Amino acid sequence: MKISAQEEYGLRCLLQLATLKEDESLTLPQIAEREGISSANAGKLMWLLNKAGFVQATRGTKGGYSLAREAGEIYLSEVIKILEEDEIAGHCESYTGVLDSCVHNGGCGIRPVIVGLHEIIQNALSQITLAQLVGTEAKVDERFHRIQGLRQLSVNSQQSSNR
Amino acid sequence: MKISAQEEYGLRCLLQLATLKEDESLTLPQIAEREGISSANAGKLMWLLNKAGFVQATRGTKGGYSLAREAGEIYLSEVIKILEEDEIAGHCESYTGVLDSCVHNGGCGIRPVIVGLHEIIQNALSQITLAQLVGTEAKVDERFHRIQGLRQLSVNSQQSSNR
DNA sequence: CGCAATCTTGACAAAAAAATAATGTTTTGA
DNA sequence: TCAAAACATTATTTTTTTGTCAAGATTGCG
Repeated sequence: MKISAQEEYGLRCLLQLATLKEDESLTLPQIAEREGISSANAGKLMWLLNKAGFVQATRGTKGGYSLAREAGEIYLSEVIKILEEDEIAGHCESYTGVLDSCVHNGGCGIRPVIVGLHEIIQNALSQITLAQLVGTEAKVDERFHRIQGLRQLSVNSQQSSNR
Repeated sequence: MKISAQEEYGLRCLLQLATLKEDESLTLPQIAEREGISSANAGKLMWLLNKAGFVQATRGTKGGYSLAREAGEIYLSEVIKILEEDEIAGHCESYTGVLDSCVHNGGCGIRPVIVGLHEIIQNALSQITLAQLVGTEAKVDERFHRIQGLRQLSVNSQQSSNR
């Protein structure tokens, strides 16, 4: 279970824009340099993010990219949804092995886990905005752990309810 | 953020063994058929799981695979750790773009999110054993949601504590 | 013993993902 | 108006991930 290159870099590029002041913008070469990727690559990512409505692009000299909405209104859950290749919607449509559809029509012990995991992840990501990721790493880390904190406790306290 | 083919199929093959009675075992072709994958593929997966100590293999006629430990003692967190290609340990060593190391030495707003997400996932998976995935889908689903349930509540109740 | 069933293991091929390249369009300003 | 700077879009190449194959090794049985 891991994050894809597109998700990681896309998020990082967006985060660069989130650090800008009002009326500032960044060109592709600038974004590329700040994230250590090629500007062709940055171009493709920004194209995606533009299509999805997260950023505004202006062409021509003096052009560049800026956020289309306030950083505090952009939730990671939305961004990740755009950046992951294709919709996770149909888990049972991927991983069908050599067959056309999954062999487990009806009962499958894994599906609820996969689906549940996605719910957990989405839930966590839907509580974080871009704005909250701007700042020092320590600060961001502390913020994130507040989101996790209570869960750890509550989950542990009902651990032994299995057959 | 998604589960890889290796993780998915590996887990499913293990789950097949978990449904067996004492002293039963399955051969590669049998596992392959039940999961709708090729037996060559099943072979590689089982090889991994064998190396990691989750399954026992016996060769020769009447050979096959069975779990090396009780299904109730095998946690998904361990299994996933083995099945994901390489250790997630060093997130900063992957996704370095065109450079040798990540440009964000020192402060990076994304790292805590990635790391935190992994903690959340690991935590959820470390509460689920193979044994709990045997049964009807509805039952498994209900079990899994017990794990999620309390978290949802606790997280929502402290949502507005950001700058 | 010797054959057949079975796992083991490394090399190889196919598919998917990621990155780059190439070509086109828009804007600004001299 | 024209050239330069910048984004837009599609095609191609490269890399990574998956899956297959083939040659071995081990075991049981007639």
